[in-house]
Amino acid sequence: MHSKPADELTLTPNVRCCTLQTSLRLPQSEAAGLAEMFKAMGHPVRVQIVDLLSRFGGQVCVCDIEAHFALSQPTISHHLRVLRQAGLVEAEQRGLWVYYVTAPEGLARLRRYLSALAHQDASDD
Amino acid sequence: MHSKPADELTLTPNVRCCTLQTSLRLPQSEAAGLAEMFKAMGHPVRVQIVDLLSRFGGQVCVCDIEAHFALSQPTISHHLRVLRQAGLVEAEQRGLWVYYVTAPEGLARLRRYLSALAHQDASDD
DNA sequence: CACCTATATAGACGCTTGTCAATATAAGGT
DNA sequence: ACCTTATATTGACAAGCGTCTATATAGGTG
Repeated sequence: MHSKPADELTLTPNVRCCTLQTSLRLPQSEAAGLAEMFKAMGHPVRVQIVDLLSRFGGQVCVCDIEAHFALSQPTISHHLRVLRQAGLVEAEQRGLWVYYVTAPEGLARLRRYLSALAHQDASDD
Repeated sequence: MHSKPADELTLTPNVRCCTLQTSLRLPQSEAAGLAEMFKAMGHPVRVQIVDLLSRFGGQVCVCDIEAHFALSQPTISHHLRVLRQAGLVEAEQRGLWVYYVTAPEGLARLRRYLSALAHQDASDD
């Protein structure tokens, strides 16, 4: 955000930058919401958890998840909370156990956003 | 990862948990790679930057980006580096300026992964 | 060459995150 | 009622992140 309206100033370089005349398209709140979801996916253990849940939705209790990682039970619980608060997974208690499932709408929101990005410049898969 | 093979132990509860017999599907390196990309998108400013680039690919120099945020130039530079290192954007120098573009393959990788997740449990958009 | 401009890097500093051990909570069994 | 088991919460601590100011680098101009 340097020189822009320098028309009478002959000191300006012959080519000008900062010519893009536009504003941000995403409302700040939406950028923040998307960022929170992306951030929740921003840890290898949480990626694996979501992957596991999406394969065995509804059949996975916390101790099943614990069994896959060399991490303490509170740490797993913490990662599950991050995912829950981001709206990416949901919990359901059955008896003594808590079963986790992916939250379809949360993941779909990420997916839709990335697709919208893709259909905007010239890159498709 | 508590009681599991307790068959002779009559102390076990009548219903058992941890019955899921499977292992992680994603290689650790892939989970790490995906997590790095997700993490890079895990900040509102970086979401907005990627959004901007995907709309005006190739025409956006750093000072154009700076103009949209109330952040110092080094901070923008830092966010751009995070995105670059995650493989989500690329930089091209033209004269004195550096123009940024989204990295189609990076974004496509995220998109494909989320789609793969979706086609695995019963949730489509 | 000397100077200017655009971007990147380095260093500092407060805030957040990931992890664990210890403890609390809540559901079930006896 | 009491004990046991599964999960969540708390508190602590090291490591990482986001931001700034100050400085370096690299390309362009006169």
